[in-house]
Amino acid sequence: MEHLKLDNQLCFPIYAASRLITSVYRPMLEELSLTYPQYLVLLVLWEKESATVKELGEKLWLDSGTLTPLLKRMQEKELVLRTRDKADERVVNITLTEAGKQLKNKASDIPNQLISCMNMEIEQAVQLRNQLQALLTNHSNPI
Amino acid sequence: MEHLKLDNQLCFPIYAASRLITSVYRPMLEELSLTYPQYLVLLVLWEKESATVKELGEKLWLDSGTLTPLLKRMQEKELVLRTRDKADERVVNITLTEAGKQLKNKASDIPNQLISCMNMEIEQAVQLRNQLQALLTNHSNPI
DNA sequence: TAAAATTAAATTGTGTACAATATATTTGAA
DNA sequence: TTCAAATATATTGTACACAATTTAATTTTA
Repeated sequence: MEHLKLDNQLCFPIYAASRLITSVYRPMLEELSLTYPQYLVLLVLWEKESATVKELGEKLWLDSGTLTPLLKRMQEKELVLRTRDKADERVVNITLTEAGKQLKNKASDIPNQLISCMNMEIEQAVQLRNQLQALLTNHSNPI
Repeated sequence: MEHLKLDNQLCFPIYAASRLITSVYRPMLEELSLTYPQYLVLLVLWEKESATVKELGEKLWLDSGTLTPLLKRMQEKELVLRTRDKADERVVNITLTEAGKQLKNKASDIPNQLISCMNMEIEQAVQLRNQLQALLTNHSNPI
């Protein structure tokens, strides 16, 4: 039963680290009136300008049950527009408003702030990221 | 702005890995009618037999706003008892019921199933865990 | 081409997370 | 000793996550 000890688990540190990181982000993102998942949506849109709900879901591994209400809240804050695709009415296109685009400037220092809060060497962070990305691609039960 | 690219982030893989892992646990835990956080509570209690809400919160980094309703659900499922401490009425002691103790046998193979689902070498998993534990202890903004 | 299958979002319901606040109890200092 | 501060838990409110189902539109196929 040694494997059932909390300290021996790999999964608990991942779960704890994930919540730690969003808690470190929270005060920074609060200044932009954003939650961490909303910030992730903006990271995608700052690269792509426009994306469908499906595309956002594939990049962030979130389903419409999570994204639909989240995107509605972002629309209420006038960060994005949600428009049905003319060519395929099933699809909803998410595009940045001017305010949504401008927020990128305000957010530009967040990654550096994060790194310094975590007290991590860059090489260590890169190595950890690579291991996690391996974990994400290797598991035999894709979501 | 290179740091604002999703692929360059450390935090997104941690967030994604955390959700991936709970999604791998979910079908296994569903057979025990448990959620992942409920399973974590049992991991603590299988080691300690009894703990206060505060102790559970310290081990799992969760507050009473999360734990109180979670523990009430576990009590409804008759896995734990919640009893006010006689010596200090502020404290609530959480103890395992017989059913809660017995569940440990049913859960004994879950860690192995998990590892095999993740397609990871043990050494790799240990290294990743150590890096995450370093991250958890090193950050300068403790929760 | 009309019905069946597929697809994309939305909806519903349950269970975390967590900030902020409230309540009740205990401790400690004047 | 008494009242203010501290402590432990509970409550309230907001926002994810995600399974399961529904709705509407498109594509496939008989």
